[in-house]
Amino acid sequence: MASIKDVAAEAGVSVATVSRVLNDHPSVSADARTRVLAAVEALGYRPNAVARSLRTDQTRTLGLVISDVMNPYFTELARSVEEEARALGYSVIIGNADERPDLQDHHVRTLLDRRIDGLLVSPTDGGSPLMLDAARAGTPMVFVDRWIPGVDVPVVRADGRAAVRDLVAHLHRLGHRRLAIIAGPAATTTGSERVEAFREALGACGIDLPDAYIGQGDFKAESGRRVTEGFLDLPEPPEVVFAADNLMALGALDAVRARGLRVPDDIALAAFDDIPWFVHTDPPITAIAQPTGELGRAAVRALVDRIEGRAPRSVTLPARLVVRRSCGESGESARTGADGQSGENSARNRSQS
Amino acid sequence: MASIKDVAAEAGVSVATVSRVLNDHPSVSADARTRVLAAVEALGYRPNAVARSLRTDQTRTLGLVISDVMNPYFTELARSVEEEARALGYSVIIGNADERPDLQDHHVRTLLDRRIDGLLVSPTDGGSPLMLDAARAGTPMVFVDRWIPGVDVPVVRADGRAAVRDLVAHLHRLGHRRLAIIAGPAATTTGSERVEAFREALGACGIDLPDAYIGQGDFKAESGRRVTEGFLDLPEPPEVVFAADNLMALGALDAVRARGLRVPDDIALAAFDDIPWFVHTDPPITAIAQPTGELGRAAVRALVDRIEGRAPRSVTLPARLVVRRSCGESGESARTGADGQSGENSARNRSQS
DNA sequence: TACAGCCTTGTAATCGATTCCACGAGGAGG
DNA sequence: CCTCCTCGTGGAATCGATTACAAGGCTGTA
Repeated sequence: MASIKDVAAEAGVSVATVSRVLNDHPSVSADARTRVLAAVEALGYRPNAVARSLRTDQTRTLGLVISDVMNPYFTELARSVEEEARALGYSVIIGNADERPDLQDHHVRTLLDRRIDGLLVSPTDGGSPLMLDAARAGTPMVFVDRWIPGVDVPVVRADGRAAVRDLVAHLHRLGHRRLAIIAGPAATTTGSERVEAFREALGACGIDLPDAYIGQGDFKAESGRRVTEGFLDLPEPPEVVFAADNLMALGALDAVRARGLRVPDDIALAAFDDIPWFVHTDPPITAIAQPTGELGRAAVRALVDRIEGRAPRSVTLPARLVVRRSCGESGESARTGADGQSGENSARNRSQS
Repeated sequence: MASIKDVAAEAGVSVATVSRVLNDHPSVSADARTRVLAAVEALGYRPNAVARSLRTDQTRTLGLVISDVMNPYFTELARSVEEEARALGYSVIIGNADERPDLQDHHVRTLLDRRIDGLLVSPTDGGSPLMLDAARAGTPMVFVDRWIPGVDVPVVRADGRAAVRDLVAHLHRLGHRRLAIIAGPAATTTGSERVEAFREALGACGIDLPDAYIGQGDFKAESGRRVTEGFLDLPEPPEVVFAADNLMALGALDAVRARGLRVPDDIALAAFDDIPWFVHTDPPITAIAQPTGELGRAAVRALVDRIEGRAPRSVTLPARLVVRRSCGESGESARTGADGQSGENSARNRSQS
């Protein structure tokens, strides 16, 4: 593959001049510029990004370490991150931690070794020494969706408290009084926060959240199934199961079906994180929708601000309730739109890009 | 960040010796090795992958350019590619072409500039000059899922012909005679092949495929909706709609619902590419399942073979029919397993990793 | 004792870019 | 006509690694 030397030779100038043309530095004569451009064209020359990075100490690459690519929420996040990064002239390397701290560390280490300019993380756990050291050492970093308390890193996330209150009010109005939650790992902020928001909202309605109604999941489908089976085995099973993420909701639906029970007649179901498929399940699932695309874009902007020397801002955007039929009929379903679809998350809008 | 020079100074040896220790070259004394390792530890030194790549001319990175990350089929493919690559000591950079040739070119160019060791592509179109040149110039490359005819590049894909024959036989047995297909872009191999396989299978049952029953989609949900609406407006609408991918099937389902019609009573629906959600839709959707994970792994193995100087092999694996309820009841649903779930693609198995 | 050969080590070239610095040519001003 | 600037250009250092080559020390054998 042709190098800058070949171009210089072909154009009859020095490599310095070629470099200046390529980085459109002002002091190059029109004549030299033309000859260089012609040589570049003739040789099909493309600058070696590796060499350039070594010299300039910047790779124009962002690292994104997410908890689980197979989760549609994170897939969409990854997509919007890549789009915004591309618009700002950066590439993105995605690392899939699969909710495993060791894998998360592997990816962080690899990305750091590659000298990425900045790191976007949705931490799987309370924070490995590796990641904390990197943050302290000054690696530009932004947390997205989940974060680690006590670390001085901007956070871009959705606040679900109001939406959870709306959800609980909705369930209360439908007559439900025994409400259970499938929680995420306590080590993650989203894992514990959602339980707290739920407990608080229940309190406001004068309802208590007994320990038996808090199941411990891990944000994956299988745990949703297991926890739900536990709930159904209780002497007094809950009337509603609220899953702290979409995959666990899927597992819960499986478990309910496997018993031959029906949603919402025998038990109601709701989920955190809305996805296009929830419109098409049987029944369509009531969920709390995050402004996923906007979160991804905001996170990239914050990170690039930090990289390019501007002051990054933490961002919190509101999530909102999308009522469908999985908690029972109520005549109020018109609240959030004609068919219960949200703008940003509908399959319809998604595919028009 | 500490460099190899700092380590050399700290250990009281030359950089050459440090490098030899790090790459466990045989001729290093035990004493020197210990001192170097201690210095590495003390400084928290990590080799700069950028510098190493420049010198060795290999990045230990693979590029993966796929047509649409939001499509669960490709998400799973990406996941398995990353896993196998990691096992073989490579990283993966994913580029999302979003079914747009210009974006595909952008990613290919960026990846080439970064001097990735090899490229895995699921082409969006017939092949841009850029990609063809790269292949001819000797860039290690492997096509996965889709390919470009006439280019000397190994292909890893699933053969759906047999499964399509099974599907058509199944539909025929259920009494359906007017069968339509939502095709993918003709520029993609999967776009045209699936139509051909469908037409051939229909022929074997003595059924004809009129042009009016071939709708032109683009592998995205919106096109599935549009095409299906066209089918429903026909004087004699089809009894079955077969979508050439999962997203278009979703759009078709939307369109049918919007008319107040029901699946499978009013119209039957089947799809190419099975995904975990198809179990949970209303009704569960009959689909042709590809061995996605195995395809991703085989593709990486072929590419790495090529990179490391071994002869890469093309691989074709069979797809298979998974019967559910979207084409009508038939008592034969036990054919493919107790609940119509496939092993590899079920949400249940997915989450156990 | 002398020499061959092995083991260990360091010096320096190299990969492909960017960029500081010096230099020569040419124009403006005194 | 001389000086001073500006402009365009090239030489060479540099980024952080790897690795060819040379050289020194040691052992073993004649």
